Amino acid sequence: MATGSDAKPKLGATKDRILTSTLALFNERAPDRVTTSEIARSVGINEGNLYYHFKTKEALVLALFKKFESEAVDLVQASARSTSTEIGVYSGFLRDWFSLVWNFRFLFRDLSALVASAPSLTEPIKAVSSGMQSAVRHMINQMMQAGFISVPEKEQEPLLANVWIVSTYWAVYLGLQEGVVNLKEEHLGWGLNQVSSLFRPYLSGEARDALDSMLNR
Amino acid sequence: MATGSDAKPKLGATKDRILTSTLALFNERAPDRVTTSEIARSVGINEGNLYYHFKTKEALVLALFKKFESEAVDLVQASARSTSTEIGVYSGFLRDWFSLVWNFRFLFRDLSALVASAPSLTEPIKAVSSGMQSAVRHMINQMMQAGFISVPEKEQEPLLANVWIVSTYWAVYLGLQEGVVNLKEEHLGWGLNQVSSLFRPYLSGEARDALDSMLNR
DNA sequence: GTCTATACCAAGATAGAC
DNA sequence: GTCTATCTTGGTATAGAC
Repeated sequence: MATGSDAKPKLGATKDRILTSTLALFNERAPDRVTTSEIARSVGINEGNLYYHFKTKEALVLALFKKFESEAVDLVQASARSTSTEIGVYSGFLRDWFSLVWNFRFLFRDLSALVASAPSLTEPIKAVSSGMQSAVRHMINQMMQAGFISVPEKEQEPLLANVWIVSTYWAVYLGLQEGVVNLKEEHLGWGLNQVSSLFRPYLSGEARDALDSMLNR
Repeated sequence: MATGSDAKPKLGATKDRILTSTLALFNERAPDRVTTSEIARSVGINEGNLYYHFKTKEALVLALFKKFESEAVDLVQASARSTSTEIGVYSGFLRDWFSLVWNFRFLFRDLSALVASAPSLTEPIKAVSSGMQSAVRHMINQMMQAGFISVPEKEQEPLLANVWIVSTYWAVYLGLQEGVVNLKEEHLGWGLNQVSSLFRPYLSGEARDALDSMLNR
């Protein structure tokens, strides 16, 4: 995304290539079940070289989390700035967040294991999660003011929690129940629909139509 | 549940004690992060002895799953037999299933990792999951006929999937977001409320009252 | 059925040549 | 920066005495 001279865009710096390969592997299987030798092989370098770039396996996890974190922060900030009452904005945010979680899904597969293997992540993870919550809360409030949605006071917090839970774990369900082994991008629509259906009962007719047209895209 | 003479109920046979301790440890941390030596220590026996009773670590997982499975089957069958249109039956089933998932929560923390470490579980897990789905589907149908609930045709399947997702992963959310480290039985009510709130928008006034009184117990 | 001792192995990590 | 070779650790599992 900022390589001095992009004459040979085929391969980035080794460090970047390592991160790319590692992310793919971690998304496939939990980090504990991906060995450093496997990572090295998939990058096409030697294991010793891998350790030159990242002194420990945990450093890899940390580096990947940093990338996720910065993207998440961008997203939340963008949504905080937005004051548009355009209906598409809300579904757009949902879609972006959704896609981000998907790209870094290894982080969410077993959060407690993740934190156990990299304790320094405890607070950052909590922070991102809270930030996302506030963003959704903000979004819902704006939608309520615009008359797109109407959620009884007492049901708001449970709804928020469920949005978080479903947007994080729909992929696991799909993998298990439908027997989908290698989840691909096209399954993202399924998950998006699951999260949307949490909101649907509370939507106005107009908002429901907008949501449906977004889902059909 | 069928011990020849129950004169000394204080301690069961070693095999049972092993399973009890192991379940507790697995619920605390993922099986991969619980060592056999730890298990032996917590049972109060030697590691060699542990291996006498269970030849491999996987055998422990399998044995625990069997217990879960049989309880799950009982539950689903009981609900299939029931033709009562008593409102409490539905919330009762939900509560039972919920408590079962809670008792064996280690099975659900990272299903893909579980299946990877014990591939023979793939089909049984899928079967239990489907069985539970049908039970909930059956339950919803009966509730609809009794006029307690009204879910539009198109929203039924997404709702079912969300019930499964939330009833399985609420504990993870709580652990992360509220900073609850050692989840205890009292948190069960919180999770039950999350699942209930998925149904709430579709309930009749009468059913909603029944649900609320169940939740307050 | 329970223990002690020990083999085995895979994975993370380091040293040092190129 | 990249490689080869090697060390180290800790966890699973077995042998065999009691």
